Amino acid sequence: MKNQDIENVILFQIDKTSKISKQYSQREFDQKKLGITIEQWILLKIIEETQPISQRELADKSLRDPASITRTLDILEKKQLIQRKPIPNNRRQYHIELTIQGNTFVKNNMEMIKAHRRKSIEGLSSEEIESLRTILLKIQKNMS
Amino acid sequence: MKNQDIENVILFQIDKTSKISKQYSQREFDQKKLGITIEQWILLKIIEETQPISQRELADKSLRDPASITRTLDILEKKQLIQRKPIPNNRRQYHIELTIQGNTFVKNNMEMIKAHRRKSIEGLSSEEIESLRTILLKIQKNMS
DNA sequence: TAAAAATTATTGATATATCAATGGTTTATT
DNA sequence: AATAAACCATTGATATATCAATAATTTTTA
Repeated sequence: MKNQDIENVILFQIDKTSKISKQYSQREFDQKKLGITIEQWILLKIIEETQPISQRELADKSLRDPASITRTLDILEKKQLIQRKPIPNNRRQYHIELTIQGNTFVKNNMEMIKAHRRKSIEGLSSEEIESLRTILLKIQKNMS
Repeated sequence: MKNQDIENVILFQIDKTSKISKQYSQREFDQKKLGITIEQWILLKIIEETQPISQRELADKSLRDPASITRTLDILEKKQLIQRKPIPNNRRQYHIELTIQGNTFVKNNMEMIKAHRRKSIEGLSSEEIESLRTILLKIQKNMS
């Protein structure tokens, strides 16, 4: 394998790691019949942490396009996990909130998610994890 | 921000880094009017490194679904950057190869890509890069 | 205050991600 | 050799990614 082959590119390895991890979690979601995707879960989690939140903020925090957020929220709304609440004196935005079922759903599955997080860093020292965090932030700055 | 907030999750930061970097490169592609996406570029690069290659191998190396490969190759074929060549005594697979234009295209843009790679690791020591590589591999193993 | 500029969510169009199903083909088993 | 099993590429269906355009609204500027 040559030096400049794509497998040796650090950005490729970063993407690969992300893909593998998402596939792992999605498989677990499917096995447990959660009926949602990873991207949907991430939105639910952000909403839970920040509610009420606007779609624009959701887009920023999840690094996704507002158009994409609109469509995913439509799905989550149909599943009755979130709701768009009108804001008084503001007819341009909505307050996005979890429904009662949405809150329960997040609570019920949080332990599994935490297990995934723990599993991802198994065998890593806290120094390695902190180093990883620092390096990733530097790369993010470089590419911003 | 709470400890278990999603911004503190290392997998979230990995994904964020990947997204930011891809967006950076795509912006450059668009500015330079390359007329292709990052995913298309990655396929072209893998083909260049390995040609001839089958679609199954392409899927494995790029960590993408064979169905997705089929569709992207259709696009690249229309752009006359790749070709599917029949394999003698094998009517199940194709040899995927770059066309002459495809080879030229990759060569012409390789310098820009290398610049992106350099930019991504600006300010990082070689120890940090090697450490990053090692840690990512460990996470990949954990989640496989 | 009126006009201009910026913001927010939505929709359309195209590309990608994934699973399931299909059809054709090759390899393994008996 | 015939059957079964495995494999490969493709297509359909649904979800996501992104840009561009739009409509409605809010904020800024003149």
